Amino acid sequence: MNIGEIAGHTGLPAKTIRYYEDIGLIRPQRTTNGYRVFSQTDAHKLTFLGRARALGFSIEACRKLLALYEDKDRASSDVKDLARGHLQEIEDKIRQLEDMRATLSNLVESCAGDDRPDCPILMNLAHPARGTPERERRAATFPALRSSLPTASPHWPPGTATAPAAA
Amino acid sequence: MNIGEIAGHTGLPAKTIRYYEDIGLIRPQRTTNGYRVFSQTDAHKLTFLGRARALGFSIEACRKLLALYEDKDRASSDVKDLARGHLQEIEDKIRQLEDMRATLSNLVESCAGDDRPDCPILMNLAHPARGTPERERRAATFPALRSSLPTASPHWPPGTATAPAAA
DNA sequence: TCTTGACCTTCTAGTCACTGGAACCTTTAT
DNA sequence: ATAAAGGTTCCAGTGACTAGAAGGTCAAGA
Repeated sequence: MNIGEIAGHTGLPAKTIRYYEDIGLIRPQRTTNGYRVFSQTDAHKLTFLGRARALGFSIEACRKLLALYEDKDRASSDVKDLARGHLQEIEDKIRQLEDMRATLSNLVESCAGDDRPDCPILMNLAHPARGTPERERRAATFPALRSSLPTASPHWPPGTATAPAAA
Repeated sequence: MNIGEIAGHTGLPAKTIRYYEDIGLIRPQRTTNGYRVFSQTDAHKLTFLGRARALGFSIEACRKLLALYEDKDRASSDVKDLARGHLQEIEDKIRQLEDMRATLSNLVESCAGDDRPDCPILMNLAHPARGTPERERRAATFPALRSSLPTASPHWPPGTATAPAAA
């Protein structure tokens, strides 16, 4: 199978598949003209990767998962631990987003949205816990925790980004 | 105020504040020795930015918000529209994460987690909608939508990344 | 006066997981 | 012969910072 055909089967863009080879997740053969040839095994691995990525696993987690998948002597507890850790990150992330939603939806509701300049949203941004009616103030939390979920920005809040690999 | 002092007051790292100047969000004065000097107004803007970022607004949204904040002739509807759009993105993102959580927690529960190799998690990754008991299969959805939430990975699913600025 | 240390400055390069595009080569169909 | 549709590599860019190097400045203490 050529890259285009495999891309069709797995739903992954050809560019992504080349990238996965680049970082060593797969090792397709080559024909004499330099084209990649994908075996059934490669196809399975790519499906596996697409699915794991869709569940939010990072590339590094996918690499471990793939190693476990190929290791017929694995312990299922190793897989479960990885998945549980990831589940925890997803749950943290959901909680953080729900906090944002609570605050933001209160603010949106309290804004007239007309052509006058008075705006509780801007008030609140300028002076958290002021410029907003008491009942809404309670919900205006300030999220700070962050997870290392691959789908999360590595950059909020500042000061918590994941460190680059040792130089 | 020097950058260190302002960093202490706003909770933003000095590096981040320099970065915000770099991209034109603030314009502190300079003393003769080249040090930045921050006014009360700068301090307010930085607080505003920190708060807006904590609510998940992207830097570009923050830029618009800040312009609105400074425009005493703004219409509150402009602010509300921005906030509502962002709220929608947060809600989409939450839904997506909840789908992941549902699938993943089913998988985690169905795995024995012992030292044997049999693992429904790996089974499911290899063959979505197989290798998992019927009742769990129903919950194993395959998330595909993505939002442009700044806290979201720009890279899932492949094929949907935000395009770079026109070259 | 000298030194120490805590600040401040700019600059480069790294993070994640791709994506766009250029320049070029190969295969297949017309 | 040619054109279209595939394939190849390589480079640069995305967001929002962050790490670290190399150096300048300032106040305090010996």
